[in-house]
Amino acid sequence: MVRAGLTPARIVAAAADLADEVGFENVTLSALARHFGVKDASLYSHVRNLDDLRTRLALFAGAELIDRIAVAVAGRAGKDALAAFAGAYREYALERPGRYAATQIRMDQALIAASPDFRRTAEITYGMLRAYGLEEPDLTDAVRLLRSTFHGYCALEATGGFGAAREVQKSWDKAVDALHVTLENWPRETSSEKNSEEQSNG
Amino acid sequence: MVRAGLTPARIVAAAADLADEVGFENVTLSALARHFGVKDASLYSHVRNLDDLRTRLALFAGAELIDRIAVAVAGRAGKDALAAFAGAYREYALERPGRYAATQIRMDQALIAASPDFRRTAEITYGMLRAYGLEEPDLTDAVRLLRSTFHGYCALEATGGFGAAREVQKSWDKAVDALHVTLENWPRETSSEKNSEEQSNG
DNA sequence: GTTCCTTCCTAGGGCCCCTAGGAAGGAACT
DNA sequence: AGTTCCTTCCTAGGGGCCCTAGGAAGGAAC
Repeated sequence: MVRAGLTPARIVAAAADLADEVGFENVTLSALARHFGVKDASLYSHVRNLDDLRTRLALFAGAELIDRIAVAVAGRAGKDALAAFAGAYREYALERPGRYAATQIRMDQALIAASPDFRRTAEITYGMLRAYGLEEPDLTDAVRLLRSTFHGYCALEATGGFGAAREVQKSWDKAVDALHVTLENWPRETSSEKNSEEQSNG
Repeated sequence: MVRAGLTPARIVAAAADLADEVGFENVTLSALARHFGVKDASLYSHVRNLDDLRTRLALFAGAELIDRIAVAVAGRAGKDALAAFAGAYREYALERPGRYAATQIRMDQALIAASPDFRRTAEITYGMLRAYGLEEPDLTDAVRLLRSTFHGYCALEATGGFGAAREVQKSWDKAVDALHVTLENWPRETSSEKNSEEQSNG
């Protein structure tokens, strides 16, 4: 019996490629087993179950995404950094749709807190906003707005939600422009509105 | 043999409730058949297949959502209308998560073009923006930005994406404020940037 | 060469989607 | 009332997927 040489890492990598091909929700242990020339049951020595695989894939893709973003924003500030962040984000979502979808699953909060990649993501995001001079809780609100807009745009684009003839790239550029303007004219929290519980990541 | 009295409408309604309970992607023909005390195969007289059911559910939920929004924005304009639109949108997503998820599936473009509900949605959305005095292609860009932000926020909230202690409601209110400011200070298209192909829905 | 852990296997159960073909309900017509 | 015919629901069955239990073969350490 010749061994397939499976490892969790190889399985996750294959799952990532498969996800980009057929969509995240269609990634199946059966399909991966076929890909490796192995029976379904064999995968369970390396991965607990489908949910475990998905979580690993999410962490893998999340790390890839923040790596790209980190490279893009390095050495930039203000609007430049914002545009670079946005561009890297959307490019990843477009190039690697299955991986991107993986990054959006619900995940155990403890697992998120423990992940250095999530910490890095928060640091880079908050760092990028430093130029706009916001303070908590506005900072968290701004991060949430950025994440929402970026993710929403990519999600709608991915499902074919933009029907109009207007080029999607141009609308994106304009959205990034608009977000920059928004951050510069941020409607700041008056001290009376402030919330006692603040801070941390978005 | 006593008849169950199935109709496509009853099945879709049950599917909608089930979706809110167990999540859109976990809505299953088997589960619906059990709910009606009927065999799986019986449903296929009323619904072509699972994909067909999902499409019907999407149309059903989309109509519900735009109804709510229409009521909310009626008689309002400007920031008032924006806030009402946003509130109705998010409330639907929170109250009816399965139905809301259904509205986000990829759908046949021809089906969308033929649907009066989609037309209505476009009319109400563009109508709401009238107060900001934008023209194409800025109008389409603005609609896309709004949709992205609203959807992205609801999607992130639904998957537990907001980890910080900051209240999600307050961040939402602030996001709506920020969008209002953005629309008022929209970075308008110079005529040289304009795109020949414009218009229609977002 | 033996021991022992790991990797992969066979076997099998459960849930799901879907099709083919048949029987019963029930409306419309004679 | 009886017949006709469409619709609704059924049984039977195939295929795909997830997952578990238990066993056999690879291969490293002794």
